Amino acid sequence: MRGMSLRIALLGLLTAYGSASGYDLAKGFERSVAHVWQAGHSQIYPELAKMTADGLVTVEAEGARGRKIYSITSEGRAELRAWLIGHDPTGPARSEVALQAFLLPLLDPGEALDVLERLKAYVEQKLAELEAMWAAKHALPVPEGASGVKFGDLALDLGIRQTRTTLEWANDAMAQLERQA
Amino acid sequence: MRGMSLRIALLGLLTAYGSASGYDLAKGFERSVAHVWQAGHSQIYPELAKMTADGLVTVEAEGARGRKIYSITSEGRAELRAWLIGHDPTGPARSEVALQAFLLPLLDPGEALDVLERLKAYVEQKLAELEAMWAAKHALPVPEGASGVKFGDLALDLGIRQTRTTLEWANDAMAQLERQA
DNA sequence: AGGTGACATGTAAGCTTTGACATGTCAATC
DNA sequence: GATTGACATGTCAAAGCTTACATGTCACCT
Repeated sequence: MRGMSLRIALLGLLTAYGSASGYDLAKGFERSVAHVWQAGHSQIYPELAKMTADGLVTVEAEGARGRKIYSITSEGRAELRAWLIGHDPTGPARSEVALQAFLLPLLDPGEALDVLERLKAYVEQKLAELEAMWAAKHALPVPEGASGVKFGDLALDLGIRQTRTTLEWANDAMAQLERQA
Repeated sequence: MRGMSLRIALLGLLTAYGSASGYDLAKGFERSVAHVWQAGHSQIYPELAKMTADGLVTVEAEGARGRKIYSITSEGRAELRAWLIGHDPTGPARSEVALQAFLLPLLDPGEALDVLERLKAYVEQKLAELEAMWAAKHALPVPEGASGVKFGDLALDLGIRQTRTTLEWANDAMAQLERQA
């Protein structure tokens, strides 16, 4: 039960979409799950083939331009449910930003400030993107019959909060360095 | 210039330690960089060999039990500096916790609450660990001549803040779900 | 003298991930 | 009629990473 995450993400998106092609899923990955999990089409297409072989998804129909439309099977739904309910969270977070932060005291304060400045700019941009995503999602009225919490909202909220936290950290770190210099 | 991060982390630790064996670095990884970057000894030993070949580190001496003591070269220092100053941050954050959060609305509120409960317990434990690390580091008085900011402090602070943010998010998410149920 | 456990280094198989290559369809514009 | 660009699917090689295997030293305890 290791390295299931790509499968799970795909099953989740498929559930949300009802049915979709590999291409759709790849685009969906970029749009909605990107801040949570990344995968290119070169990973997605083979994985969908394996998942088909394992009976988690099926090719429901084939459209124009060789388009294959997948949908989730009941087995797939069971797998997804089991993972969500039974998976122990492991906190890896291999983060380049955090690594940079870790090593920052190796530079002299002036240089460290420059690095933090760039990092801050990056984080600000990312925050703007996430907030735009949130705004776009909530601009439309809630469709009838939908539950209160939209799919992916919790994760987007988490992403926004963490990005804000990083920004605050960068500001405080800069202030601390300036006091020293 | 991709996938340098392991190298950089090793060069950083070596700078901090002055000199160290692969074994020391592996232990140091567990203790101090783990929340920022992970690597087992089976990755560290071969990488040190490659770095030696590339002239970034040298085997300064060989001690008991086949122990090899590495130190950083001026080339290594240059590489580390260049990365820190010139590296554009890329925000991957492939996070299983965030993925779980993303998919949570697929469960019904009761089940989702259970998942959040476990997640919260995990995050609380992690927070306690990080805070214990901070306390341990700052219990000792600052050694003479040292700069104000200790090595790794900024990253630890960032980690603590982000873990706290995740905890707050979990609490709010749970409250929101309870209101619905 | 023997056992345990921390110290210490490595290799190998297998999986995931990335980036580049490769191919072809269809719609719209020039 | 030709070109461009989004649509659409795939493969492959190389790099990264994890897990397990494999070996040996040294200190301490019994």
